[in-house]
Amino acid sequence: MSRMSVNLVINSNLCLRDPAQTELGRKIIQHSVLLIDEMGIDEFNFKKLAQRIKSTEASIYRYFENKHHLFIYLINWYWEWVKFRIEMQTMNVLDPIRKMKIALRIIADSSRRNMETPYIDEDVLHTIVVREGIKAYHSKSVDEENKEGYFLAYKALCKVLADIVSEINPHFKYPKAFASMILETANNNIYFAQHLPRLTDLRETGENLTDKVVEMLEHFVFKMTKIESVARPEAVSKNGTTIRAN
Amino acid sequence: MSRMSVNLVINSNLCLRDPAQTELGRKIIQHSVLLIDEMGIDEFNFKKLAQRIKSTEASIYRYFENKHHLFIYLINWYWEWVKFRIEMQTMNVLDPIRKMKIALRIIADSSRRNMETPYIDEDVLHTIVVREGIKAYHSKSVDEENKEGYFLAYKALCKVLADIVSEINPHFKYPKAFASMILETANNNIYFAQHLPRLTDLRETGENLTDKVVEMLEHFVFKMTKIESVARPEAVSKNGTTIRAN
DNA sequence: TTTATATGATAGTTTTACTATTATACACAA
DNA sequence: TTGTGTATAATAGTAAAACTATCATATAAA
Repeated sequence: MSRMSVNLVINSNLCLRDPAQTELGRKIIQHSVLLIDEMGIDEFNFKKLAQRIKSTEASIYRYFENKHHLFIYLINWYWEWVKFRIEMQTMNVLDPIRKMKIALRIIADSSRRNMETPYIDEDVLHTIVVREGIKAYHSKSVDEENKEGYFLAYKALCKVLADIVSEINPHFKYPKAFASMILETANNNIYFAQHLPRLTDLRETGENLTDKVVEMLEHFVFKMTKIESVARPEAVSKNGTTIRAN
Repeated sequence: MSRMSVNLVINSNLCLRDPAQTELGRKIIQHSVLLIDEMGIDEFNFKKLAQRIKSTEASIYRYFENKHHLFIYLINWYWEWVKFRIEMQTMNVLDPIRKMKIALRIIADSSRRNMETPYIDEDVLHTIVVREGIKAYHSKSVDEENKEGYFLAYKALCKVLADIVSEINPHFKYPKAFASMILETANNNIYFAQHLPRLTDLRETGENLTDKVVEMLEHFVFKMTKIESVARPEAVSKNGTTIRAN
């Protein structure tokens, strides 16, 4: 089995120099993921990163203006990766319900399968996104950062999901809001199950948490778009709307 | 018309001294809300706050250990306030659907009505919660902070909502996840409409954004719990589940 | 060989996030 | 009235964070 290596293209405004192109750049990405996972983005800084990779603060500043940019870079990379996987795995799938199920599993699950970027531990990055990813686009400076295109990956992924929603039910009124809600809900419920269990019904015990999250998301999506998860063909019309009395 | 002044009780672990009890304390709360709104929580610090209220950093440190605690205090205050209003306004309401509609409006809307805490501008605080409230409980240190009871208000509010969901449909499988989802979705869509419009279908133009958010949330809730927003009595059974063909 | 580029080593500045000390003002109690 | 306690102000200081600047060195490309 050959190992495919994919290089995701990240908004070049986010870095001063492309980290994927150099040894030091890749080390910065690799170890910032590990360090941020260990200590959280608030405690993390370039001095600690420099020590870890045996380089200097000044060298890291040649790649990223500041830690916030590095952080957004990583979050962007994550969403690009999710979008890439969804697009790859749904490429030849016609049934929008099947597509949605594939997408939901990818959104809730970070376990590496078909692709490999050798210097990024996608599972660890997923942990960071679940815990702190939200911070990337919740700040006073959203508007300027949005103008720079810092959130394109997330917005593009949201569109991919929203389009599937509309395919399932073309009459559904809020495909984009629903798509962003699903993305947030997936991460939130993983986080809540692990840290704030009163905010969710899912528990970390026993079987895989990912499976439970996917099950719940499917339930939400198919109930909302009026299609039962376990479809009863005679009660569901072709375009996915439920046939009801009267 | 008499003016009622309510003093919400906030977890005393969050402050070193109760700010509601003193002139300086109230000034700290009042102006931290205004300053955080102006510059965002990242730019905000005790030095700037001290300058604004013509006091000193050291004096502010006698009330709050650090700005993170002050921030969580404010967020807690906000959720206590929302919970208080929901409980007041649904106190004598029996119909869970009516209760839910009242709760949703309160969740999406910050305009002051029945109560007044003279030193807190609830509308400005709402802006902060919409933009950055999420940061209060997304960090590496959630577990310790949760142990200290820093998130009790949010969790209690979530329970209030989840209970209404269960009243509407006792068979609904995920009342808590759904409640937290609604809370997050309300704030997110206000924020998205204002800053990241591709993540929502709602627009800030024309009529009140709050109305649109409430309409959408009602749509989500009643579709999910199988009750139409504009109820057709003959198609809806007493416990709120939709009667369907077969 | 020259030149450009990347990194490292070192040192420095400014701002943030605190801590400590002393002074003052005011409330209340004896 | 004096004394005591408490809150705040004024001032000063420290440690770390968040950068910036300079120069030396290694390596690769022209």
